[in-house]
Amino acid sequence: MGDSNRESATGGLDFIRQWVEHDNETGRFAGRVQTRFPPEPNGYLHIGHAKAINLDFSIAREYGGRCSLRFDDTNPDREDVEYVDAIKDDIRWLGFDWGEHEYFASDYFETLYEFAEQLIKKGLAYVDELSADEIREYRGTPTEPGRNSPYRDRSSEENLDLFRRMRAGELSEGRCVLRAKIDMAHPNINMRDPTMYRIRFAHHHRTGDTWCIYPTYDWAHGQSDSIEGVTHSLCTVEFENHRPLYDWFLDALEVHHPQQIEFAPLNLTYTVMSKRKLRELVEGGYVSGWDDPRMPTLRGLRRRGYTPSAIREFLRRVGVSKTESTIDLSMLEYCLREELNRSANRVMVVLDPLKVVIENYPEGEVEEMEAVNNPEDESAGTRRVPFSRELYIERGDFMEDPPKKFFRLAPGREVRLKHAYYITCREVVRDDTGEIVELRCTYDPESRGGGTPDGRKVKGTLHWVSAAHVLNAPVRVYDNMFTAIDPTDVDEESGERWIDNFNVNSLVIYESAMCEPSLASAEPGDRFQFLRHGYFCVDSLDSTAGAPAFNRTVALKDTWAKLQKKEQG
RNA sequence: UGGGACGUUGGCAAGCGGUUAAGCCACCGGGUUUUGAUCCCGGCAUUCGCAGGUUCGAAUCCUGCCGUCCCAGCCA
Repeated sequence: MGDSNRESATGGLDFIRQWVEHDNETGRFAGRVQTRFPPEPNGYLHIGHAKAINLDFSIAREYGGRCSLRFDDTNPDREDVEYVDAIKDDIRWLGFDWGEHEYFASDYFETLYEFAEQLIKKGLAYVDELSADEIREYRGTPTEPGRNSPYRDRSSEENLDLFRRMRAGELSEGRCVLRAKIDMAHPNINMRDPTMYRIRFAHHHRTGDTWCIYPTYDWAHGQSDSIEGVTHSLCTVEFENHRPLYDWFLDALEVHHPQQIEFAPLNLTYTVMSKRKLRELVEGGYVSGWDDPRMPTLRGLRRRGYTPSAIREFLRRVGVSKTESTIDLSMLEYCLREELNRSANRVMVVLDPLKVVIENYPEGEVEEMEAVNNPEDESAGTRRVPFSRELYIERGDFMEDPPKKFFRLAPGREVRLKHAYYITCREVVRDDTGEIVELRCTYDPESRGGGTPDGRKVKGTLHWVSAAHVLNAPVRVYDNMFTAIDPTDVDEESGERWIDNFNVNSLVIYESAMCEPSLASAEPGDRFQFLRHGYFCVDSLDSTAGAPAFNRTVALKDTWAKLQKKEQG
């Protein structure tokens, strides 16, 4: 992959790399750089996670360090191996490798427990028997200080005994928790005696039933980084408020102290990024699953046809800062087109067909026209595309009464059929209802290959497919998942729901698109440019041998559509 | 009314006391083109949330306002 990510495409070194370099220069961690990506295995990764993954792994690589993968599996109620497998698969797909450095916070449960006893012995943690509701009441508010729990000043001996009984399973769920003893009047609410352990008689996907007390994330996270020897703990800005707490734990324990650095999470226009909302889309049946091609999940993007390299390039261009931001989806789409333009073979597919009969072309004759596979890549070679008397063109490529700027087919007008001949529309055939069902055209035999001896110009070039040689295939055309640039920007007080911004037209299916026959050999995962339409991939789930199903990855830029839209409104 | 963070063009984002205030996307022209694609060329902040101050000189330093985001899980 090289070091293409080293410099943010936006300029010099981003603030995190500047920080790392400064630490290296001052010898803070003896020049060592170690990072980690710490997901909770309770859902699927999305492109926002990709930003963190890219940062963690790239920085480690750039500075000769390493990056590990650690699952923060501290909540058995919602975690599952299904997710750890999916997360690993997605990270590998994105192009990163953690080698043998695969860890779990649950691997540290025993160490964490010992750490907790140390704090109890130091008088820095206590067992609280207040109920969850009472703890909330005692916590105060942002503007009012909290109050000390009546159990706050127990002796270390009593706390130790109680804590050991918690672990032994002698106390019921909710009976009590272990809390850090910090400051109930602290202006930072995270410092008001945060919970370290809760009792939960739950089966953990890795530790099974060996534990009935589980550490909270706030207690486990920083120590896990410390145990692993992480030097730079990168996370999103929402954890900035927690850093003082993590620092407090590390100092109290007198253990290796990583530097936490926070950056702004990634947001994209026309989509949502929270796990909760994505789950709602899946469970509410709005999409077919976590891998629905409309989802911003890595699995969704993968199935949609996005490439890992395009995503990485996107992340590089977006940069890193602490500013709250929402990136234009067009930036992501640009990166994708940029890559696919270079790599995808061109092919002709008619989505919405209109029959064309070439009256002066011999019946029964078939010519094999030579077609360039990729004008951006000569090594992609050429292929043969059958041409005959009856063809299909795109219905939208004909207008009976065209406006001035329309330069496709119209009565009496001549256009070029890509790789084939010039044709002129002579007659429009309609059915009883008045719908246009066929165009009678003539062709110029001299124009074979797409040019004429007299050097005559045509304004339009259309894609087409020979009727007798068509391969029918389902084509799914995807659009933005939401109609609103920020779907979550709703007035809930007046009953508005973010999910009502779901784009009901985000999936349009052409059950039986007319494909050129070469597509019969397309394999799952193959990507093509459907000439004048966009980039498509062969769906990995719904395709069978010889019968591909296609997903539109991204449309080509369409100046004509933009023009039309402008004139309409 | 508490604490933490952030405010540079439509969206990102460089800039770190002396620059005509980079670059990318978007947008708007123009050229090339057998994809209205690609490609190429040009345009796009006399101004850095606002107001003062320091300085020969401020987007960069200081002060005060204003705006936005995060925090009151036994979630992460």
